[in-house]
Amino acid sequence: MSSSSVSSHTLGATHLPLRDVVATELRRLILGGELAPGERLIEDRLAELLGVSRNPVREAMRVLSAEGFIEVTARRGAFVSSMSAREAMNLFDVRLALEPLGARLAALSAGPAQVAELAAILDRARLATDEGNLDALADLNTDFHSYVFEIGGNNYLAGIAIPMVKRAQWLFRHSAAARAPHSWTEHRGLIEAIRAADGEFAESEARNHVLAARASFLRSATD
Amino acid sequence: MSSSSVSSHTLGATHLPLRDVVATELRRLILGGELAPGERLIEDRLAELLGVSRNPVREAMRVLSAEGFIEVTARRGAFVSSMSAREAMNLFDVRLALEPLGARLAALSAGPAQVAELAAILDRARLATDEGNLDALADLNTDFHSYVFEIGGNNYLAGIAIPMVKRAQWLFRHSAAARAPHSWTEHRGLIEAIRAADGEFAESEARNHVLAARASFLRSATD
DNA sequence: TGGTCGCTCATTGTATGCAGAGGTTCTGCG
DNA sequence: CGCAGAACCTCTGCATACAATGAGCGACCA
Repeated sequence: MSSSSVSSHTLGATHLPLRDVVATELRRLILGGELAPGERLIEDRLAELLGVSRNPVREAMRVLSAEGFIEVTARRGAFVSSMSAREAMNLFDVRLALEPLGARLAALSAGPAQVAELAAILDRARLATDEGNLDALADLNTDFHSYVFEIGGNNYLAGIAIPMVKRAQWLFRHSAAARAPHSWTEHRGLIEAIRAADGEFAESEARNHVLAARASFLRSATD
Repeated sequence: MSSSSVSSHTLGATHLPLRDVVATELRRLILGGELAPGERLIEDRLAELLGVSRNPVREAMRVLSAEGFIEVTARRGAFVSSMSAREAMNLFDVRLALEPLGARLAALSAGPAQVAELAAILDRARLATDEGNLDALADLNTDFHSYVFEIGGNNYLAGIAIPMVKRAQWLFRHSAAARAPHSWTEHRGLIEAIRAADGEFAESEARNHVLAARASFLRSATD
């Protein structure tokens, strides 16, 4: 590649390793729907698209694969994961196990600053809801749940759960319009539980939230 | 590299992608203690050690990093993860959330063949216990738990939980001698619950098993 | 003597090149 | 008209080469 000009102006200029930039960008493209489920990912194309060589792209693909965003078959290429109804239910089962745990841990270790940050995310989400900005809403939903896991202080859990939340965002986009108001009411309940440092309550709020999201998904899936 | 003889006879000969072979081998080296926690991983050295180029090593390292076996800091290298007591507790918290779920799913979908396979693993483990073969015992323990997750049929869960189980194996090695008999009694209970297709019972057996393992870990950690 | 600057080397980051697997298409034969 | 097979062509897998950063060390100056 005539890299000197191109790469330095696109991605290579930053000091983050290109693999990380590429991974972030690929996640964005997948979550935003610009890369559709089932679509094949060709290393050359992605490399050219992003202005880098195939190597960072390949490394990013290993990460995305481990996170479940893409599926790689040896010598046959990589494809954007498509979530069947069954796989969506699988995801909800895991969320039902992990979100209550995350909520409980967050309730036990959150300080006022963390609670305020959660409330701030909720405010922004309300704004986005009013504006009908579904993309921002999906991102904020992801931010909220990710932040709950971060607050909890269990890094191992956060490492697993944050990609899970991002993966769930893909589903959220499809039922966000109908669910947004309920969803954020539930979030407020969770914040209160965390503010009160009530682990049991936070756990059950998170559980109910996921159950509601699953019910909503089932409804929209059968529509 | 004087690869011609070495690589073709060691790793390159197989039809599995080298990145997978390397990842498997690195996991084995870490779990077996040949790569100690905190030890730095230098791409060149590993590549030479395994008779491959740096590229498959780098890709394998991204996977291991996502699985939590190593920690990578940009431009500063990769290190074998060390599990502090705190991190071990984090891991147990996640196991407490996921193992009961996996056990319940396994109970709901296991057939006679799967139950027999679990029993067979348990038999081999009893043998290994009698022989005092702790390495084999650790592997069998990992196999048992991994297989439970596989039986459950939730691929997303299995993808998360199996690396988790492998990571827990690292801990198991340190308290295996003391715990082995209890552990396998508990496993038998879990098999019975799965055979009986009793989800609730399987869930509580798995939960008790993890609680016992955690208690054992705490005891050995304070000794 | 202690600290800081700069050099050097070890190592990571990125690009490019080449070989082989897999898919596809076109052709020839039944 | 359909199918088998062979040539082609695209893409992945792996290796090598080059660039650039960071760590360690020594010299020089205060």
